[in-house]
Amino acid sequence: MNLFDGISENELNKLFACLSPLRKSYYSGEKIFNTYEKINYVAYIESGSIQLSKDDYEGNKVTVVKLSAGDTFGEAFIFTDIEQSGLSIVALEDSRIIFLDYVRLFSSCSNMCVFHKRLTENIVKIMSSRILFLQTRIELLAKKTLRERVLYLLNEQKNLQNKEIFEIPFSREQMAEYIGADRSALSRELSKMKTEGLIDYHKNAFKILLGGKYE
Amino acid sequence: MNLFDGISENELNKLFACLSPLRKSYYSGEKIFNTYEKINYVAYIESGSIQLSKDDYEGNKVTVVKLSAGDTFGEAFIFTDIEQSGLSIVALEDSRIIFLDYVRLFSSCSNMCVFHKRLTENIVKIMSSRILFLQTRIELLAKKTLRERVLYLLNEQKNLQNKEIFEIPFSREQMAEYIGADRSALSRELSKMKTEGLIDYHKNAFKILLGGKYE
DNA sequence: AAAAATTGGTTGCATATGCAACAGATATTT
DNA sequence: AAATATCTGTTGCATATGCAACCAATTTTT
Repeated sequence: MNLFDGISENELNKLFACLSPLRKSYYSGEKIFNTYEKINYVAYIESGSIQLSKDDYEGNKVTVVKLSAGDTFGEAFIFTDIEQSGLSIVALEDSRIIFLDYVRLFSSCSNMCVFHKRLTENIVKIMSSRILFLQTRIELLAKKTLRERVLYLLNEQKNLQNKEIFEIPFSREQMAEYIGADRSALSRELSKMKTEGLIDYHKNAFKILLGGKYE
Repeated sequence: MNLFDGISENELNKLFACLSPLRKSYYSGEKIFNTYEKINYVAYIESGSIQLSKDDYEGNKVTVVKLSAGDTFGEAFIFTDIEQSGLSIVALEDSRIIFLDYVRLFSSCSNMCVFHKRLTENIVKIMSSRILFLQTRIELLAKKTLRERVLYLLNEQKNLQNKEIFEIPFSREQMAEYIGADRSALSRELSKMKTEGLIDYHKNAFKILLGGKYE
């Protein structure tokens, strides 16, 4: 889902005339927001890529997510009264970002442009899918055993791709990270599950052999 | 955050005239939505309480959340093309619910009522805070050790309440559930942390003795 | 206040899993 | 193709933690 879906180039220009967004370029490595800033914008990455990280209560810097062209961030702070995002946001390559002030976003514009409405709908859509994604992720992480988390991920991907044999879009390292586990522990568990005849896989192609409750 | 915050009784009536919401009553135990239904509404619980549950890939029914008067649900599905919510929603007591069709919610109403805007802003606000909440929860659950998760929760509560000694609003059982752990394991870990002089607590009143990195 | 139910802490036990170190396989660079 | 770097699997080890069973403390019901 892209922030500007369903809005043509031409329409976009009108929209921008009314929203007068900030459009800024950043060099690779340049800081976009620091931890103590308030984020007042729905930000759209036109080009490049960025990284959001956060300081842990222990003081560890933890990567929250990496985003690239076409992605949107900042929408989580719309209308909240959070003065400090707690996020440190840095450009990973030369990047160009459009900042849409959200007060303006949600005021009816003087020109009454139609695509204003479309834009806010898109934002809501992006927020919805983020919520659903996060909820799914929590469900996975709440599972107490590694095996359950693996099966959850595999079933998720199977349903998503609607194929018996499906490709996991992660490296093992990323897969481990996603399910909150150690890489070697994941490898071990996968092997074990294969031996037990629960699943089969070769590289990133997986197949689930037994369904619910392991039967 | 309440869906109707900042909208007076009188204004609400006008708003309802324009949104013509469905207002339904349910008996305790009555089903509100089943797993296969599409949720087209932002639903507001006027009175009573309800429970959302979900079927696991293993076929287990898992409680997602319990909601009560003043809470809102369904906003996660706005403008998504999800045909089946996957949620089974049941009234836990006699309840009254207002359903706001979200197509109507996001169309400019013929009466041009001002509070329409306020309402959509509130929805966005609710979605924002849900996203932030879920993200925090994920951060916690992604921690690999029970101790880290406990400390995360405690620090969260400490910051929230901004007191050195703070009350955890959970029973031990709920606390364990929240951090995705076994209750007895949690008890054990808490004792251990107390012995080690990391934290102190009595019933639900906690105090963190040592800061980041355990020092 | 006696009885019953709920809640929290303790502990033994088996297992799961993080961690580290290494090896083989695969991909990338020279 | 040789050399190097990256990715994945394997394994030993120590520890963390789920689970079950039990007891003590607290709260609720009778």
